[in-house]
Amino acid sequence: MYPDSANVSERSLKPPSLAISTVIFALRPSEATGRSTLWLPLVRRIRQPHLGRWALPGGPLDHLESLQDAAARNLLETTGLAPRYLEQLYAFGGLHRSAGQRLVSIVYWALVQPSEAELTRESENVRWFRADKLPGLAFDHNDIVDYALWRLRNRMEYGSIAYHFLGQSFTLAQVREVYEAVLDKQLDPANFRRQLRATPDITATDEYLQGCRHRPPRLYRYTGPAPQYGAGQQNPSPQLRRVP
Amino acid sequence: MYPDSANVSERSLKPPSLAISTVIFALRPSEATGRSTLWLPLVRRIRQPHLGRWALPGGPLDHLESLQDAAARNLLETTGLAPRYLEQLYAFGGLHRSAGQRLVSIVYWALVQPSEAELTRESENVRWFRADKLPGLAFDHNDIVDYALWRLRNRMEYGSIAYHFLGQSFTLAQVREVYEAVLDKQLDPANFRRQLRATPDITATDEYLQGCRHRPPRLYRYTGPAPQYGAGQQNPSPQLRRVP
DNA sequence: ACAAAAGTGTTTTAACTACACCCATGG
DNA sequence: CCATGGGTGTAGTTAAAACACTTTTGT
Repeated sequence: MYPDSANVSERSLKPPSLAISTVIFALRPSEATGRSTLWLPLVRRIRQPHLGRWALPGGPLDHLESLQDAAARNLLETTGLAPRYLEQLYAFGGLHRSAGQRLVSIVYWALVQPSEAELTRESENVRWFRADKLPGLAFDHNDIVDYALWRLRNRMEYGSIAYHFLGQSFTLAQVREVYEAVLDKQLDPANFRRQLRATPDITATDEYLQGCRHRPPRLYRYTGPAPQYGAGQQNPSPQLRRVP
Repeated sequence: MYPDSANVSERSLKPPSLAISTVIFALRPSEATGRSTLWLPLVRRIRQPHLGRWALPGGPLDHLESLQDAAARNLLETTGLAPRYLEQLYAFGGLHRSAGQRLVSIVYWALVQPSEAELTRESENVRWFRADKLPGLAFDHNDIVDYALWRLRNRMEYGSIAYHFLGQSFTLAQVREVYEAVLDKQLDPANFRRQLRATPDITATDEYLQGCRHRPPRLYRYTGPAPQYGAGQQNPSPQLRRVP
């Protein structure tokens, strides 16, 4: 890496170094209440700067691959995760993000479902944290997570995104649980169910979830457009009218 | 873990070069019909690659400034424009965007009002084009403009963004004209007016626009939050409910 | 007076909210 | 048979769409 720059002019001449990082979200039951809450995996830094602090998984962009591929590869290498939902979040390029070297980070965000999250290679240096109880992270990563959370909640309101937290088939109550966890508010089960049934992307199967101590709920599948790797950038699907 | 880079091409070893570009939108009357349509300024490339082709204004990120400042400075230098609305659009990093050198572009988009657009220093190498009648641009800039257009229309539907095309005070019919130009569809004047009057960000003045050959319309002002340079990233203001 | 756009009112239709109620299963 | 969550029905409220109508200016 580059050493600390001796003066300003020298620093401005060097090209900024370019890194890719990813915010990964998953839902896990809270230890205390058991209700679903947002969690994300962090990795401990094993070099300077910020050695020993927790940080978003990421690394330099130095391979022959697209930005999205770089995010996916790095994620797999550092955490063992291979999220099916991965999208660009924002490019952070403030001047004082990193002491010493000018650093531009292109940040992605991912949603993983429980079966994917289980594959995390946890260790001394890789751990899941509750999104609302993060320690002080390296660089400006706390700000980045806050922004990702804001975007997640925002997207929840008009995008078909909640299903990426769930497996292939799910009950409508599970979808509601996702909404309630992310938006942090209660929703009317009856009305929520009607709204979901009205969206064409949710199709009912003829299977039912057995083994619960009440009436077995029907299972559904998400059959809408799924973001694919390398498909360029995808964003909220237009489905609104409210104009101004 | 990392692949042996000895047998990888030399290109992968060089850090990708980092550039900032901007898509600037303004409304201008169409020459034929006189109705407002979307236009954007382009600059002709004066070096290889793509020498002589039209391209988005931009340049390398090689100064001590934030990404947003870099976009603003470059815009001013190349076109003379200083947009009051400037926001990050997307980071494009595909492998084959530029022949020869790996290139990552962080693209901003801007909206300018007529008084700002007049300050453009047009020349042989700087010209405004209708957004729906662009020539073949350098690099992947046609794709980038298409994406910016898609985002603009999308944002129009739930963000307070239309006012940035207009001056400090405006009539409700002018706002409607913006919507009709961007969304390319007719809107009911009566209902549109009611909706605008219902949004708290639009406040009525006690002035009227004189000199038209009909009843003088009242002037309004946008008093909502205006995006500022250097305020980090700003995005659509949450104002919806429709949940799934 | 007339054209033309500003601005208002009214009816219809669709969507969301709140809440009462029935259904199916495990214990 | 009862507790629990799945699932349905329905009345009340709110917002948007469609369109007829009145108002105020310039010519």
